[in-house]
This record gives sequence, C-alpha cells and structure tokens, in this order.
Amino acid sequence: MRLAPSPSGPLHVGHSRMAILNDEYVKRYGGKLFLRIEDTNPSNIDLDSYHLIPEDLEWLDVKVHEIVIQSKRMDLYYKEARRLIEMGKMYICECSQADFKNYKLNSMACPHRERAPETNMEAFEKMISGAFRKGDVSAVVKTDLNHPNPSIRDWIAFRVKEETHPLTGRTYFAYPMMNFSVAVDDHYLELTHVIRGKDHLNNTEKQSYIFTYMKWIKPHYYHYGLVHIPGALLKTSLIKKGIRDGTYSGWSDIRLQTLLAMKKRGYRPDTFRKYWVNSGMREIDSEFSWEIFNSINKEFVDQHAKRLWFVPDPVRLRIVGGWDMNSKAPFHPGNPDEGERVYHLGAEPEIYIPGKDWLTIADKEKFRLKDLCNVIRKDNGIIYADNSHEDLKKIRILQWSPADSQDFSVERPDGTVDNGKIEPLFSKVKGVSQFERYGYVNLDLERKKGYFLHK
RNA sequence: GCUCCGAUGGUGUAGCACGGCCAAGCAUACCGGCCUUUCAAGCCGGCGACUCGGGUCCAAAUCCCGGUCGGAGCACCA
Repeated sequence: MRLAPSPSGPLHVGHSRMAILNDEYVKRYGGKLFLRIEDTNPSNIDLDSYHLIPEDLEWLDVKVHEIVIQSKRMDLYYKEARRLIEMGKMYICECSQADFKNYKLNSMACPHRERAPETNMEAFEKMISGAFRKGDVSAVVKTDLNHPNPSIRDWIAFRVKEETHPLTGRTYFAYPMMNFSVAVDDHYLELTHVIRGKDHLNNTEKQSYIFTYMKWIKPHYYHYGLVHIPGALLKTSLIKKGIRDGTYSGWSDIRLQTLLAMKKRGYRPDTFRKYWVNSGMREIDSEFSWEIFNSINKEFVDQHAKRLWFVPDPVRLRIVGGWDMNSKAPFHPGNPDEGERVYHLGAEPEIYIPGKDWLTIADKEKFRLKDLCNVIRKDNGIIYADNSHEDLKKIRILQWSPADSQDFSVERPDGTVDNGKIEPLFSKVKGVSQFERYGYVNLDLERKKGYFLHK
C-alpha cells in the first residue's frame, strides 16, 4: 500500500482520509505502507512539506514503513521510458501544445507518432539532456486514438521543465508526469493494493497501459467517493497565497483545516481514525459532517476536560448583602480524580458575569451563581438572596468568576475573538477544557488565550 | 458536450456481489422525560429513509430497463 501526496504543503483533513484508510488496511491485514512523495513537478513544491508530511502522519498514528522520494528515482523513470520507446509504445512529439491537443480531439495521429524507435530514442536523449525548451517536446505513451475519452488517447508521460527543483536543483530537464512515475513505482514497490479517491479513475485506466506493455501485474485498485468538506479551504495554492498576503498567520492558522490547525484547536488523532473508518470506502460522494466529527471528538476529549468558568464580555458586580462567601466545585463533575476548585470570596465580593446574560435578566429576577448563591437583580446591581437549592430548576444558573480573574481571550475558527475573564485557577489546567455554558477550548497558557474547539 | 461513477431519514452510514431473517439496523442531530448547582456527559422514550416509473419473480432496498438528480475526469497538476 502507499500514500502518495505531492509535497505542496502539510496535510489537511482531506488527506487524513487516504492516510488512515491505507494505514488501517495494512494494520488489519498486514503488509507494508510506503509514503511516496510525488515531487516530479518542480513548480509546486514546498520544501517544508518534506518533513511536515511525515510529522502529520506520525501524529495521526499512521505507520509508514518506508519513505520514497520520486525526484531521487529519475534514472529509473528514464530507463523504463527507453524500454517503452524501444518497444515502439512511446514517441517524442514535437508538435505545439495546441496542435497536439487538436490531433487528439479528432482521433488523429500526430506526425511524430509513427517515427522509428531510433529517431525517438535520439530525441528522448536530447530531451533529458536539456536540449529542448519548455513546451517544445513531450514524450507520449501510445494508447488508442479512438478511445471514447480524449484524455486517455495518447497521453503525455514526460515534459520539459526549466524550473530549479528544490531538491535536485538543475540536474534534470525532463520530468515524468504523475501517471508515468506512478505506474513505474507501483510496480517496483511491488504494490498489491491501491486505495485512492475516485478522482483517479481515469488515471488508473491510463496507468494500466503501462502495466500491459511492460507485462507487469496490476495492483488491485479501490476508489472511494469524494467527500465535500463544508466550510473548509483545502486548496494548498490558495492557502499559500493567503499566508503570503497575510490573510493567514501560517499553516496552523485555526481558520484552516490543516492537521496542524486542527491539532492546535484540540482535535484528537483518534477522532480522525474513527470518523474515516466509520465512513468506509464506498464509491458514493458524500458530505463531511462536522456534527458527527465533533461529537466523536467530544467523546475522546470530555473525560479529561476540566470544567472552567469563563465569562465573555464581563460585567463587574458587587454581591450586596453577601457575607463570608465561599465556593467549591469539582473540576469535572463525573470524574472526582480531576480535583476541585475552591474560592474564598469574603464579604460583599465583586464578581463577573457574562454581559449577554446580564442584558436579558429582568429587574427583580432571581438567578443563581453556580456553586455560590442565589441573587436578585435590583436596578443595575445584585443583592444576595439565599443559598437554597430548592428552586434550582426554575431559575437560571450562570457561570461567574471572582474579582481577581485574569483576562483571557478565545480565538474562534470563524476568525472572531471572545474577550473575557477566566477564573484564577485556570493556570492549573492543561490542554482541552470545557468552559461551562460555552464550549470546549484548547488552552494556550503562555499566551493567556485559547482556541475554540467545538460546543 | 464527451467518458465514467453513484443515488437509504436533516447528516453520516449498515444491508445490495448469493432476492425472502428488512413492516430496514447503528451513529449523530432534533423533540420529550429522568438525572444533574453547565445549554456537557449519562439514562429512558420519540421523530425520521430505500430517487421516480416500468419489468422479472410466489417474493425486490437488493436483479433488469428507462427517466430524473448528483458527482468526478477531460491532456503537458498530483
């Protein structure tokens, strides 16, 4: 089995599917998983991704047995190309791009198609030694000019690139197209099974010509349906543009759906695995469900998410008439091992409550400060009422935070920020916590802020 | 336009290769109740689907034909 990403950036949610599906197959049935970095197009390579991709995979707990880098195997591709030329199955076309396209669309042979193998070989050697300019020539695999799908008729296997390759520099001038290098590598890596998206259906057919000409055994192919991930920006080129022009702070900007960003928000690798295994390998296109994805993540995260009181948009109030006020509450109601938090507030303390709630509390309305006491609103202040637990079901219960609370802000994936106060003991909490009546947040203690995960 | 693929509740799926055990299972969401000093978690109950039309058959979500709808690919990206 293999994972074959192009090194144009780190992995995102979409990639996690193919990684996990392949990995899961290998883990269940045995075998070997290659990570094959497909860097045969020097124009869209991001040097960092050579290490970011393996790191992402490691985070996902995908076990890669061996890493193969295509740009280091160019001689192999050239060697196999020569064999095809000798067999008369590949030729060097010197038509313009437009002419070549025209011939194909009309099922016609281009003038170079029937040249002798020796002539082609000569042209090929010139091509790889850099004697041609970009766009002048290409190496073409003969298929069937009458194939109903024009893209499958005589497809291009090598083209000239003049850019400097980030890894190999200016060593090579002719680079294989994905369909050629993939066929050669799938054979030499002795792959038995290939799992990939059904956007590759045509490629599978193109590649099969190589297997047939070379008399190689084809792997078994499985094509899963495409998933549309709502609200996600996954096009690496667009993300890169956004990073360059300052729209995004980097690959881990939490508005993005790169694995880096999702990790920062507190998503767990197990969530990815469970979600993708659960959605299976059907050929149906489907809609990615954040609803289900988040609920799986909540399952993993909730058990150790300490509860905290965060007060967005805080209003500062004095509890008039409250003497010797104390509060004690567990960090996790269902998990006593997580400990508890205790506050001694003293007499007539000041506290913060959420501005949004304060706005909707009527004059003379009674409400509860959670784990503290009941109060009644009077004009623009509150007075102590009692500490009975009797009407808990009837009145609303608000989270609050003491006067010595810290400033804290939560960044949300939609780009907005909630500013507020957080209870002092938050500094004892690490990782993902649940802000009561607010949602799950991954804490960044050093910077006194958090990243919103989900409700 | 051409080629290929697909169609189960709001969403994600199981079942379809070998028709009957499917008056369609699970999850999530939603609604109601219990519990609870969070609008979290947990427990109980409820809601809700086989794209349409034909055909084969004792019997069709499952097989065949047609329509409709959706998706992907269509040349020097991977």
